[in-house]
Amino acid sequence: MKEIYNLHAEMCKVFSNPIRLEIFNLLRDKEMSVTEIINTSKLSQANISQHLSIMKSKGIVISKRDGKMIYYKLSNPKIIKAFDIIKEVLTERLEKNRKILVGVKA
Amino acid sequence: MKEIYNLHAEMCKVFSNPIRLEIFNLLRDKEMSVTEIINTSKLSQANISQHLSIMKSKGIVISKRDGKMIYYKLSNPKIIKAFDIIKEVLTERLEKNRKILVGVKA
DNA sequence: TTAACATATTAGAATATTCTAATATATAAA
DNA sequence: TTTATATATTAGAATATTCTAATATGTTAA
Repeated sequence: MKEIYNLHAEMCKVFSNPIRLEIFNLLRDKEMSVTEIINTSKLSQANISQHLSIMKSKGIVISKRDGKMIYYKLSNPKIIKAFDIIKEVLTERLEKNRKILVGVKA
Repeated sequence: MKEIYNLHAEMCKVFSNPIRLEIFNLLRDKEMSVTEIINTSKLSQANISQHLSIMKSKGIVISKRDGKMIYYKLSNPKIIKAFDIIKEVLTERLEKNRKILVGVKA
């Protein structure tokens, strides 16, 4: 009954890094090659590769090779929903803070 | 456009620890005092207190004092939905693996 | 007051994560 | 084959997280 929390934590750990979140968001509606991810994210090749490796090992993404390129995509689109809920909670919170700062009534 | 990923990652970091997930799950439908959490989770007082402090600082839980006791509850029930989606993805995955091991057809 | 209870905080060792730089591997083109 | 391109892996320093043990703080009851 306790082991599920370890697995759950391992999965959430994947999303506890801003670079991996950015990669996840890039892949949300299309698969991409590593080169494309590098170009759009402006991060180093080694770093992207390491993060993709972590995401793959936790089953968040899957990859396939096509010639020289390797393409990554999300393994389970359900996770997008979880991602979006968290983002929604955060943006609501930011909006609330903005209103307080600006002096707008709720 | 990048700062949201840092906030998002900070929030997910809260869920990247099995003890905090256990506490979150205890609080999913009722508020609890620290003593109650200690008793049901069988973890040390200091450790629980530290984890609650982290959860509170990230806005996942809120607390109120009532006499000697301090009661914690979830700040935003929406997050339960995200928690459950991740859990669902994991249990589906475990079930698939079980079937493969046991030799059941999909 | 003082004692007892509930909770928080601190210090520090053990462990884990992250980045950069360098190197390795796999594939395709020349 | 060699060369160029795409991606992965490794090593290691810097940083962050986690736990335990000890101590501090706040509240109520005696």
